[in-house]
Amino acid sequence: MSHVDHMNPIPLYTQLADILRERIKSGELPPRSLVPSESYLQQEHGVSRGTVRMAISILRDEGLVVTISGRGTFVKGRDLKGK
Amino acid sequence: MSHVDHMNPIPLYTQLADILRERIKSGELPPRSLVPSESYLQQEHGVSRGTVRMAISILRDEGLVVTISGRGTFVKGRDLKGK
DNA sequence: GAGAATTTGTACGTATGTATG
DNA sequence: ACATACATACGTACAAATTCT
Repeated sequence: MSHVDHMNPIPLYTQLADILRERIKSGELPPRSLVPSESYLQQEHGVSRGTVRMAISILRDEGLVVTISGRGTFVKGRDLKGK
Repeated sequence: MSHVDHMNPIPLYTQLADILRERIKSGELPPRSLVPSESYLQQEHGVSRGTVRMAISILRDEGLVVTISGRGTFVKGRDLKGK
């Protein structure tokens, strides 16, 4: 699953969170790396910004990423010691 | 329509794009001329910068203007040969 | 060349409204 | 009523490019 599927009954933000989580777990998005911007993900998946933000907030709640206002969202890793 | 109208149900960025397009078509903003800065338009119309940028991006998509980072947005004309 | 000011570029934070299931 | 999803529109902050002093 590399892109969200509008025909899939699973909520788009859930699908997108799953996709991003997989990219992190697989190492495609390594610790300390910058997660694609909301604007980029919005265009890449053809969803609204609100949907992208909901997906990212799920990962944030899971402690997988950290978001810095005006900078972006970064992948957290054990070598980041929770930071 | 010289200023955007917050009571008008038409989106502010659409209204502003319409106004600027008219200024270009009428010759008030001739080819090669500098379109007022985002900051100026923002104050002139009482809208946010993001709204101004959305309006200008419409004109850019229509090929009416060209934006140069750090310089400004310029009106395109036939004598500019698409540049 | 240095430094300030201007202007556009990027990115996130928040609020509200609309529509649908 | 609630969840999902999109659109509009405000704001903040900083970076990058250019221009001016």
